[in-house]
Amino acid sequence: MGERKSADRKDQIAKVASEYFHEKGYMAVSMRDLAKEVGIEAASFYNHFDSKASILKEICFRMADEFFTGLNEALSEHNSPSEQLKAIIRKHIEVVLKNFSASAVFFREWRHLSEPWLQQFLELRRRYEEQVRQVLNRGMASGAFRKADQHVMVYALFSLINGLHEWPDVQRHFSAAEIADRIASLFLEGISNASAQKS
Amino acid sequence: MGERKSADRKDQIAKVASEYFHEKGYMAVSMRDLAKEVGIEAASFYNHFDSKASILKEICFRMADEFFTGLNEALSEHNSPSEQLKAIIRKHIEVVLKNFSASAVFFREWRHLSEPWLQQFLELRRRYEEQVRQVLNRGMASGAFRKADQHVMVYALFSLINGLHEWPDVQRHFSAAEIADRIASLFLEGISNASAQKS
DNA sequence: CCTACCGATCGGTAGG
DNA sequence: CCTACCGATCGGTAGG
Repeated sequence: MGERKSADRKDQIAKVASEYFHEKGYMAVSMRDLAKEVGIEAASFYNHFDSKASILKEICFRMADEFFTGLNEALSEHNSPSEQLKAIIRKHIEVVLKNFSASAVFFREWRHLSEPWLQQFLELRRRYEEQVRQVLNRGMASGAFRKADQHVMVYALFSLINGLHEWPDVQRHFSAAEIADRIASLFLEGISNASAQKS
Repeated sequence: MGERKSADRKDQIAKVASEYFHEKGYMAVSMRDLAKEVGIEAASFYNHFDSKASILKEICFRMADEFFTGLNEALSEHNSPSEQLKAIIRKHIEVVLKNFSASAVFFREWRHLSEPWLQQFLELRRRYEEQVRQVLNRGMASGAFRKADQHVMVYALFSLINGLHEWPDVQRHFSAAEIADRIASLFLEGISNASAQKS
């Protein structure tokens, strides 16, 4: 099957590109760099992708898909805001660690997306953010969460769960479940000792 | 004084470069882009900097200096681990917001530093990290902080305070003091309501 | 600080 | 999937 073979090659290119874009950054990687690693000539890429830009697009939108799948599962499998929040954190971190290079590219290199993909990408991020915000708002309304500025709350959460690829050796030291538990616990309860908390 | 004029021009270049590198990324900005904005020819840069790489070096190491100054002030002005921690967060966020573009370049573009600057930069980050880790360890030892994995604790903290430039419109919405207070409170106490905390 | 220029490399195309 | 090639642009230098 020619199509099957072609899809394999396309996946291989996407995988190699994820690793190179992660390591060196999108702009610092040339088609010839990728070609060498894949074992073909640079010109042959254009049988699989329209352009260098479309490789980046593929990586970013695949990851967006993964994140949304995780989010939807987290929301449908739980009801209370705090259970939903923990599940969101768990699913999100699983997706990050299972696709470490691609997710790093997703978080770091999306700025180099060409139009109209850039606008579409930003719209997806807004939608994801909005769904998480609603969980936090429901938690504040129900009294499960401390009342706080929702801006700070939601972006602090994103900083925590999107900053993982900057952690040195994160993949060697921890499983997804461990990190998720500890980050969820930190976000919910902080690092202060309860007995020492009221000064 | 020729030297005074030259230093002004050098600062102007560094400032313009910070903004461009922040907006487009180091690799996506050409010397000719910068030249146009500064109002000189590309070749004239080499009277002020040895290379494109040395502009990035200048930005990153200037920021490293700022962060260390803030850290040292925080440590010397306070004694208890939790007061030191709050001061570290406050100083760090002040530095980020006061040098928004340059700090974004510091956090995002350091990978493009050339040797030996890259190694030296990583060494500085290790030293900063180590000092923060010691504050957290002292706080755990004294009972001020909950006992937790120090890796998770320190990198979660860095994610929180280094992820600020990804927050949309952070500069428009908040003052440094507001953000610092809220992030410190979140990191120390979490978002759970104390009354709902023990399930 | 400018003009004039260098070799290298870029993303991409034509044609097979 | 390859060979052969394109125009554009890159960081940087020589010489004034």
